[in-house]
Amino acid sequence: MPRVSKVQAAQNRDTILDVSARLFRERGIGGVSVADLMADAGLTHGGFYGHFDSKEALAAEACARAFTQSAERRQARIDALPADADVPRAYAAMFLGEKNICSPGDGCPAVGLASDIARQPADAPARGVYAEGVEGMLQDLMSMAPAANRADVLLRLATLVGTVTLARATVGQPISDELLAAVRTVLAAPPEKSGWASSVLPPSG
Amino acid sequence: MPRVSKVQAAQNRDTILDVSARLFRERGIGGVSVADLMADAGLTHGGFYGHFDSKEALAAEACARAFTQSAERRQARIDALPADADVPRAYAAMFLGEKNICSPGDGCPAVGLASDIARQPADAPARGVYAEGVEGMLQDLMSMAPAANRADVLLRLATLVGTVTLARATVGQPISDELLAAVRTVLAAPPEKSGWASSVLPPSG
DNA sequence: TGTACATCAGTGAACGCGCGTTCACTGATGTAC
DNA sequence: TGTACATCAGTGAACGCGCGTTCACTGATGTAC
Repeated sequence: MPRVSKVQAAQNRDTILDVSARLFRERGIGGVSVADLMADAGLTHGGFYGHFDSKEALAAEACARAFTQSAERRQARIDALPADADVPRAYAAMFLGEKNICSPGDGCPAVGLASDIARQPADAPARGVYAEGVEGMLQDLMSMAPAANRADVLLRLATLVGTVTLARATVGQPISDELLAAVRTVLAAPPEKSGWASSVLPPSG
Repeated sequence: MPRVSKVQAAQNRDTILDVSARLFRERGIGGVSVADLMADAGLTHGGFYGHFDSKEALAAEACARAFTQSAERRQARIDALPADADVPRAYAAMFLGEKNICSPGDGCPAVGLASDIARQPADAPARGVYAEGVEGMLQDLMSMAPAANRADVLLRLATLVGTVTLARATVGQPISDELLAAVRTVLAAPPEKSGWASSVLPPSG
């Protein structure tokens, strides 16, 4: 079993990053042990330090991975929209959708990692990675509506992040759905205007 | 040293709650040990279970305490505003102020506890406490502007929470101040309109 | 009011456990001939 | 192409440590007389 090929070893490292990017968003960095994530990657804990210097170093790389994957997924979904779609509103509908609320591991890393990053030491490498990730989201949002100014897009991003943050923390309570409905009305595409959005939104949306 | 008076014991319990409400917001529930918070309260860890059934039970009570203290402080600050102040905008200025960004332990519990609550087990008692706290904030915000409808206030609350969440996670990076400035422009009182707001806002505001 | 004693808030050692990290070992990989 | 061997990715036991929680103990509190 030991001494895997170089290709396989690189794939294993990649899998550890994918697993970490998901589990850190789900449970927080402190909520996942090295043994946990190695087991999820199909490995044992001892091999971890052959791939990463420390859990902290992994956290920074996993943060970058989460933003990269999230951006790729966002772009793929936007590419799949009809040509006449209102892209910023369709994106908001996706962001406020049930999947992003109920599956933080696959959801927006700016939301899922925010508190972990805010509580990192001032010199933690993950901090810069997170800020770059948010800046990247902002650039993407601005490219969706070239006429919008940066301040408006910052405001929109903050609203989306705050809504999902609160909706997750109150999930199962009436105020969670109420909040989502209120923000969808303002920022998201109405279902009848976008077939894609209505397929993502829950019926009660 | 042991066998303190009943009054002192009640004060000790109260201190443990105050300390926990602060430290849980600062470092997260998992980031504070029972020994840590007892030491901060001037006690040793062994006495903890004379006051609380478990750390989980404390978390629920400390969450309630955080929201209560935050609401009292909010009310006191609003009472101190001039009679002709635009209360919702002055409140937003306070919420987006340097203190709430840089001192999470004294800051909004809806922001500081959101991820810890979202990651609690589904049946954790702190969940309901948190949702009630957010509902209480919402009621307060609505009473500031009786004409506003609930959906608008939900949107405003989400924007404030998202802004502080992102500003804390990117603190020290340009995007943090940029985001705060953008949202202040839309939601907060301009400094020249409210002397109180300008005293809270940092000069670069 | 004063005395004797039961109560119990707080102490600190100890419990089992899981953490991040290290390391001797294994055996397939990959290379030198 | 085939063989011999050095490399090194992954294993699993072990490290010191701090966690949440328990408990025998202490001695001031608070009460009964």
